[in-house]
Amino acid sequence: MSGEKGEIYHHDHPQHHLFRDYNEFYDLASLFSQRPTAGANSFLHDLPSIDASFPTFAEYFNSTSEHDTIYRSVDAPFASNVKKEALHGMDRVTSGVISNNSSVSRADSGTGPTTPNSSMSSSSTEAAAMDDCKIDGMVKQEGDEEVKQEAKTKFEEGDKAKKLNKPRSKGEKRQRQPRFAFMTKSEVDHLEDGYRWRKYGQKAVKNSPYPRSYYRCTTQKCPVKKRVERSYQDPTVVITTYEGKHTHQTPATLRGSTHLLAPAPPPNLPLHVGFHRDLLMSHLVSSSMATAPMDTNPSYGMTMPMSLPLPPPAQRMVSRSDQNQLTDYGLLQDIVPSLINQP
DNA sequence: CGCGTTTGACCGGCGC
DNA sequence: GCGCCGGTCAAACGCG
Repeated sequence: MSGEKGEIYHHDHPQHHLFRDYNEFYDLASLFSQRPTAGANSFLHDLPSIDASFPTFAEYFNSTSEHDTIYRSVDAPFASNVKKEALHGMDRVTSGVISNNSSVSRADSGTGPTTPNSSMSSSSTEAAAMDDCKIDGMVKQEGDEEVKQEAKTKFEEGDKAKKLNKPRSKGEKRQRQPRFAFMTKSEVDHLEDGYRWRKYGQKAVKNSPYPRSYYRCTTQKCPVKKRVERSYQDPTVVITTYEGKHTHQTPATLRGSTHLLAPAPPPNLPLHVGFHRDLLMSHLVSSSMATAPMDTNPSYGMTMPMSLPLPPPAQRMVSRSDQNQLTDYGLLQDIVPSLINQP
């Protein structure tokens, strides 16, 4: 992998235990206001340094106001509060690390992918960045040096700079959209998320029998891309990585599929809104799935985000009222139609 | 015919 | 400089 250094996090809980614990860890209440409990059911249970110094999500969000700070927060909570060495040797990814680039300085716009599928588990975001999820079960974080340099530069469309015949100026590194990856226990590789994607590449993954597919949003001028690969360690797990932010509403929404998908928020919603929506999405769906037998839906399973998305500079705590605000935007319906529309 | 997929070639970054 | 590797391009192809 070029230009990307990684922090490696493993977890050797049995898989189902892992997912269940993840859901509990991301209890909706604790998601925004409480510290993750290190109780018997927390997947962080046996991780050291989970104590009062472990920031709440609110603290985590509020701690970021500029690139450098964000960068520090990139390592938090998992990378700084959890002793990394204790995470090595685990054979399953339970926590991602976020990295970010200069995109945090751009004007936020777009909506996160949503799911019209009532039972799918796919969550998404464009708000955070995480680099490669190595197929050998490691989560890699973009190198600090690269990231910091990127943070110093003005946001530009990263891929444009890489265009053929459009070489970047000297010293200019490729800009990356914020990324967010999550793992989904699923039989299908390409999870339906409400957007239309065009596959533009497929590459064999080193040390893995499963290829990695590259998709681009088919909407014109929408820069969002996503990568889909299957974990070779657990072929039932699909690792999906979103990059960028949608500049449009979901086609499903535009088609008026209100029975499946509530109206999507305006595409110019702040980044953190989409972020929370996505995080909620992954959480709520996971929670809902946690209460339902896996085999009730063979295609889609549980989802766990592999990274905590980064808030924008003006990130603030999402309180209950904020959640209501999200609801006002139809976000909750948008992200969890399976919950909203369930009989 | 339009749209999406496949697939080999190519590019650029990085490590040695 | 060279090779490896991730990522992207684009022509060919398939499908409805």
